[in-house]
Amino acid sequence: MSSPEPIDKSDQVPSQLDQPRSGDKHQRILDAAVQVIAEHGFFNARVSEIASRAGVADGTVYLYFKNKDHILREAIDTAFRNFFDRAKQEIQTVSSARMQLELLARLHLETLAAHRNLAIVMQTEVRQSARFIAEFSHQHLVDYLNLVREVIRLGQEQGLFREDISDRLVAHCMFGALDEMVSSWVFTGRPFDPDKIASAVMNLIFSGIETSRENA
Amino acid sequence: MSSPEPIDKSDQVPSQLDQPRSGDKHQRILDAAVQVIAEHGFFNARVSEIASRAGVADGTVYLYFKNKDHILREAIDTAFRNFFDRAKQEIQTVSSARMQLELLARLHLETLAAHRNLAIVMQTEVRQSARFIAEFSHQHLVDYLNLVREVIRLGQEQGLFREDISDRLVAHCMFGALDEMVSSWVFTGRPFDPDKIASAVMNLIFSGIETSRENA
Amino acid sequence: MSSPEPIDKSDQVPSQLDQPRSGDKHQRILDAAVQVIAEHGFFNARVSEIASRAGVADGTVYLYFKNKDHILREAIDTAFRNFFDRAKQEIQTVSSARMQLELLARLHLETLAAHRNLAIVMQTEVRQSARFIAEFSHQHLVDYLNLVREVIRLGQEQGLFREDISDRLVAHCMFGALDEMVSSWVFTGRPFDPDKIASAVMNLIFSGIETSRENA
Amino acid sequence: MSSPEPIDKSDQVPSQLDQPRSGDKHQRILDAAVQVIAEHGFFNARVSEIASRAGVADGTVYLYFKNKDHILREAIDTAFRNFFDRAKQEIQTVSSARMQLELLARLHLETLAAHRNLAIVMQTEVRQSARFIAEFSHQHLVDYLNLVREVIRLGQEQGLFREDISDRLVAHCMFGALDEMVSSWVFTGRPFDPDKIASAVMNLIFSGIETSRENA
DNA sequence: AATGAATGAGTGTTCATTCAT
DNA sequence: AATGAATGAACACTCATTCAT
Repeated sequence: MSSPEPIDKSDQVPSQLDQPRSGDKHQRILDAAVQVIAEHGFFNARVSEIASRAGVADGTVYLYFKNKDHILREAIDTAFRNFFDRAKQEIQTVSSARMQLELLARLHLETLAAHRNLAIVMQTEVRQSARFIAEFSHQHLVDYLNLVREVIRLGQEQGLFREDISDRLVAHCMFGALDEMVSSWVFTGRPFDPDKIASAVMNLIFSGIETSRENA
Repeated sequence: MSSPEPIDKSDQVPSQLDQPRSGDKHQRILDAAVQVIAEHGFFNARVSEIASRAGVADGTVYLYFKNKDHILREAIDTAFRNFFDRAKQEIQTVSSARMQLELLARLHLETLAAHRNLAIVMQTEVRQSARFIAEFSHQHLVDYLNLVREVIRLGQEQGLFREDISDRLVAHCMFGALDEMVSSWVFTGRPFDPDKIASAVMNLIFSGIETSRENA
Repeated sequence: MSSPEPIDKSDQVPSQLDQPRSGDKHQRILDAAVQVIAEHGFFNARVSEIASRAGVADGTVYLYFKNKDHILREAIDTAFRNFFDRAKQEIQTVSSARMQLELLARLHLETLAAHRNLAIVMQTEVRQSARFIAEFSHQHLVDYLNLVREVIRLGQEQGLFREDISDRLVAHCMFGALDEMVSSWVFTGRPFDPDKIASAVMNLIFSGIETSRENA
Repeated sequence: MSSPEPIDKSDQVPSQLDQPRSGDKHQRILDAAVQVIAEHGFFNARVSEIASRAGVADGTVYLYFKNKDHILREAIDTAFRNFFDRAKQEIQTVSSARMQLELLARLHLETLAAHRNLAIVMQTEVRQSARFIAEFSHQHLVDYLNLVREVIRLGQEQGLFREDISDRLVAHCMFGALDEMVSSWVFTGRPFDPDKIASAVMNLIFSGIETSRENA
C-alpha cells in the first residue's frame, strides 16, 4: 500500500526529469529557495542567502529566474505538477472510488511528509497574499480538487457514496481535513505517520462520527 | 438558528465593548489595517496607507501600536477572542454535543462571512511565516480545537459519537473542512451561505459519505 | 582661599537670582536639560525626557524656550555668566596678577567640579558642531580669555611675567591646560580635587618644567 | 625640522598605505565623511550627502561601513593611528627628552594644520557624546598621553625636567595647551603656523612665564 | 498657564536587481 | 555563462513642535 519507490528525505523540490537545465544550478537554486523560504518566510527570505546556499553568485539567480517571485512560483509549480502527475497515474491502478480516494489521501500526506521544508512553504506561503502567489497556485488547487471530485462522482455512480452530498463539498472537506493534518504537523513538529493518518481521516470521511445512521 | 444579533457588514475587526480606547482612533487604525492587509498582504501593506485610511497621521499609529507587527497581532487577537468568547457562551445554550458542534460550525462560518477582509487576513496572514505571527496565533487555534475536542468527548460520553475515533482527529478534520470552505470562498469570491454550508459540512462529519455503514 | 560658601552638590545650572520666572518651571527645565544632555548628548536628548524629568508637560517646554537648541544655549549662557561675573568680582580681592590667575584657575575648576553634569555638557556639547552652539558659546570663551589676558598683561606690567611671551598664547595655554584637566576628570571619573589641581597647573604655567633657567 | 614629506593640502583622512581596499571607494567615502561632518557635525551629516560627495550611491556606503557611526570611528581611528605611528618613529630620531617633546608638539600641530576638516572633526566630534564615540577614541588619547608621559619621565631621568611635577600633569597640560591652540585656529580661522606655535607653547611649558625662578 | 494628543517631515538602512567584466 | 560590486528606490519609525482644550 505504501509508496513502493524509495522516498528521499532531503528537503528538495522533487526534481524534474524533463529539463536538466544548465548543470543543475536551476535545481540547486530551487532547492535552496525552498529551504530558505521555509526558514524565514518568503518576504524575509533574502535572494543573496538563496544564492549562497545554492553555491552561486547573486546575479546567477537572475539567469535562471525572472525575479524572486518566480523562484517561489516555479518551486510550487514543480511540486504540484509532480504530485499531480503521480496522483493521476496511481489512481489508475485501482478501480474502486473508495480505494482511489484513500490512495490520493495517502499520496497527499506522504509527499509532504517526505519534504518538510516544502510542506512548510506550501502551508504558509501558498496561502499568503491573496493577490500574489495565490492567484496562480489556486489553479493547481482547482485541478487537484477537480480530480477528487471526479473520483467522488465515480463513487456515486458506483453506488458507494451518497448522492445527496455535493462532490464539491466532499472534495473540499477531504482536502481541508488533510491539509489541516499537515498544518498541524508543520506547526507542532509532532511525529507524523502519513499512512496511518490518511487512513484515519478517510475513515471519518467515509463513515462519519455518529454511532449509527439512526441517530442522525 | 441564525445569529440573533445584527451583524454589521462592515469589514471591521469586531469592536471590543470593554476598552473604548482613546476616542476611536485605536479602532479606526485596526479596521484600516485589516482592510489594507487584506488587500495587499501584510508585507506589502504600508503603514502610511493604513494611517491615511484611518484618517490619522503616520506617527499617530505609533501612539496606539508598538509597531506594524503589533497592529496585526492585535487585530487577530481581538477577532479570535471575540469569536471564542461568544462560542463558549453559545454552546451553553444547547445540551446535545451534536447541536453544540453544529452551533460552533455555524458561528465559525458566520463570523468570517460577516467580515470578509478579516476572513482574508485570517486565511492568509495567520498561516504565514511560522516564525512571526503564527507562533502566537497558533495558541488561539489550540484553544479553539480544545473546545471542539471537549464537545466531541462529551458526544462520545453521550453515546452519540463513535469511541474509536480520536477527538483530536475529529476536531482537526472539522476545523480543516470549515477552514477550507472559508478559503474557497475567500479565494473565489463565490456567494457564500454560512448556515447552509455549516450544515452540509457537519452532515458529512456526522454521517460520512458512504451509502451505508455496511459498506465500510 | 577655597570657596567660602557651601557648594551645592546638585547638578543644576546655577540658578539666576535675577528673574525668578514663573514658579521656577524655567529653572527646573534648565536643570533637567543639563542632566539629560549630560547623559545622552544633545542630539540624543529627548525633549520629552527633559520635560518629564522637569515635571512638566512636553508642550510647556515651549512656553519657556523657543526650541530645543535654545534650552542648551540658555543653560550654557547662564552658567558662563554666573562664572564670569563671579570671576570678575573675585579677582578684585587680590592685587597680584599671579594670585589673580591662581584664583581664576581655582574658580574654573571648582565651578565645574561642583556641577559634574554641567561640566560634561561644557566639555562635550559646547565644542560640538562648529556651526551650531559653538558660534555663540565661542563669545563667552573669548570674554573669558580676554579677562585672563588682561591679568597677564597686568603681570607683565608688574614685572612678574616675561614680556617675551604673548598674553594671548599664555591665556590659551592656561585655559587649555585647565580645560584638559576637567576633560580628563569628566571622561575618567577619577577623583578630582579642584584646588590642588589648580595649584599644580598654575605652578607649571608659572615656572615651567625645566630644572633650571640655564638649561633652556 | 619641518615635515620632510609633501603634505597634501586636501582635507582627506591621511590615506593608509597598507590596505588600498576595493578601488578607492573606501577612502573616498572616508574623505567625504570627514568633509561633511566637519561642515555639519556628525548628527547633521546626512549619509546621502556623504555618498553623493564620494560619488557613490547611498547603498554603497554600507558595503564599506557597517553604519554611519563606523564611518566616523574609522576616520578617527585611521587618523590617530597614522599620527601615533609617525610620532613614535620620529621621536626615535632624537635623544633629548626636550627635543622629543618639541617634536611631538610640532607633529601634533602640523598634522592637524594640514587637514583642517579632520582637525574640525577631531576638535568637535571626538569630544562629543561621552557615551558614543568618546569611549573608543578615549583610548587613542590615553595612548598618546602615555607616550608623552614616557618622554617626560625620560627627561626627569636625564635631569632635564623637575622631579616634583607629575608626568601625568605635565602631559595633560601640554596636550591641553596644544589642543586649545588647534581649537582656537579651528573656531576662528585665523592663520596658523604650526611650527612657530609649537615652539611657543613648548617654550612656555619648559620655562614658565615668570620672570625668574626666585619670584616663584 | 498648562496640557499632551496629534502631527508629518525627515533619514538611516536594506535588498532586489542590474551590468560591466 | 557567471560574477559580485554597485545601485537607488522604498519604508518603518522617531520626535521636535503645535494647538485645541
